Amino acid sequence: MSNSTSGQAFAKHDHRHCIKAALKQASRICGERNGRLTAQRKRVLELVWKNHKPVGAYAILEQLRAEGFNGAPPTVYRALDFLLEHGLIHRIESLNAYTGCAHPGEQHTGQFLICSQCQRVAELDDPKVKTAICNSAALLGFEADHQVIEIRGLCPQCQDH
Amino acid sequence: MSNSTSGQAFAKHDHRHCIKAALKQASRICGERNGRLTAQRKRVLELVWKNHKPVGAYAILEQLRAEGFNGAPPTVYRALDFLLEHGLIHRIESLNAYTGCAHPGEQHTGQFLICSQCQRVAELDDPKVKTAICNSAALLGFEADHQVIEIRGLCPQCQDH
DNA sequence: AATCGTTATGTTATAGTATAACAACTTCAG
DNA sequence: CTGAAGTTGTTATACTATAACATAACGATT
Repeated sequence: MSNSTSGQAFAKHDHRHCIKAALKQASRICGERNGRLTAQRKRVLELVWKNHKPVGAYAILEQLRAEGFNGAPPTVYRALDFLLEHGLIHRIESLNAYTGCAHPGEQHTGQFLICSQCQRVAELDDPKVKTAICNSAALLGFEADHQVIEIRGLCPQCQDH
Repeated sequence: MSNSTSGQAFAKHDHRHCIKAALKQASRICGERNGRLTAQRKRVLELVWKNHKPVGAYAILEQLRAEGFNGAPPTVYRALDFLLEHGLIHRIESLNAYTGCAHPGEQHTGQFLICSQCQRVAELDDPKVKTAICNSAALLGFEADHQVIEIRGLCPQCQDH
C-alpha cells in the first residue's frame, strides 16, 4: 500500500509523518536495490519533502548553502537524478521543479494536481486515466511508454478565497 | 471541423497542406479577434509548422538569423507568446519546445503523443481522457483548469526499427 | 495630413535551469 | 592492501526565458 500522503496533500494532515514515511520508504527501497542513500541524497530528499510544494534545484541548493554546505549545481542535480532513478521523487515538467513521490516502489505513472494559488501538488494514480490515454494512443498505433500529466487548477482550500 | 493534421502527424501526408491550412486558419482567427498576424509572427508560425517536431525558441531564432534577421530572444518569445495566446501553437512542457496547434480556434486541451525516437508529435483531443481526469480530480475537491498531457512512446513507424 | 494613444519591435542585460568535463575522494569486494 | 566502481568537488559553459527601457509602426480621430 501507499503511504499516507497519497492524494491527501490538500487535506489537513501531520506532515512530519509524510516526511518520516518517505525517508523510511527510501531507506527500504535503496536497501533492496543496492542504491546508496548517502547523507547528501537523504538531505535533498528531506528538502524536497519539506512540504507539498514542488521545489526547484536552485532552491535546494540555497537551502543546502544556508546549512553550511559549500557546493555547486551538479551536486544537487546528481542527487535529484539519483532520487528520480529510484522513483523517490518526481519532476514536474511544467514547473521545472521536483516533488516527493507518494508511491515509491510501486509501478505507477505520475499524475499531478497542481494548485495555481498555493502551489501545492497532490499525486494521483487513476488507472482510468491511464487506460483512456493508452486506448486513445493505440488508435493511432502509438505505443505509450511514459506519461506526463500535470493538471493546473484550484485545490479545495483555495476555491473559497 | 479540425484541419487535416489532427492526429495524423504519424501517418504519411502532404505536409505542405498542413502548413497552408495552418496559415489560413491563423489568418482567419486573427482577423476575427483583431489580432495582428504580422510578418514576423507569421514567419515564426511557419517555422513552428515546418514539420511535426516541436521546435525550441532558440532554434527558431537561428533560422530567422539564417534568413538575415538580426534579432534577439525577446522577439522570438514575443511572437511565440502571441501565437500561444491565440491558440495557434502549443508549448510542450517536457521539451521546452513549441508545436503547431492542430485545432486552432476550437476549445480544447492539448494532449500530445511524442515519439521518443523521431521526435514527432501528434495531438489528440480525447474527451474520455479529459473526463477521467476531471472526475478523478473532483474526488479530491480539486477544480481542474488547464491540462498538460504529454505521452512519450514510439510512433507506428519507429516501432519496427 | 497631423496628432496621439496603442501595439509591436529593437536592444542590452541578466535571471533561471541544466550539464560537460575532469579531478579528487570514498567505499567495498576480493 | 589494492583496485574498480561509485560518489562528490570544482570550474566552466550551454540552454531557456524575461526585465527594462528605447524606438518604430499602426490606426483611429481630429
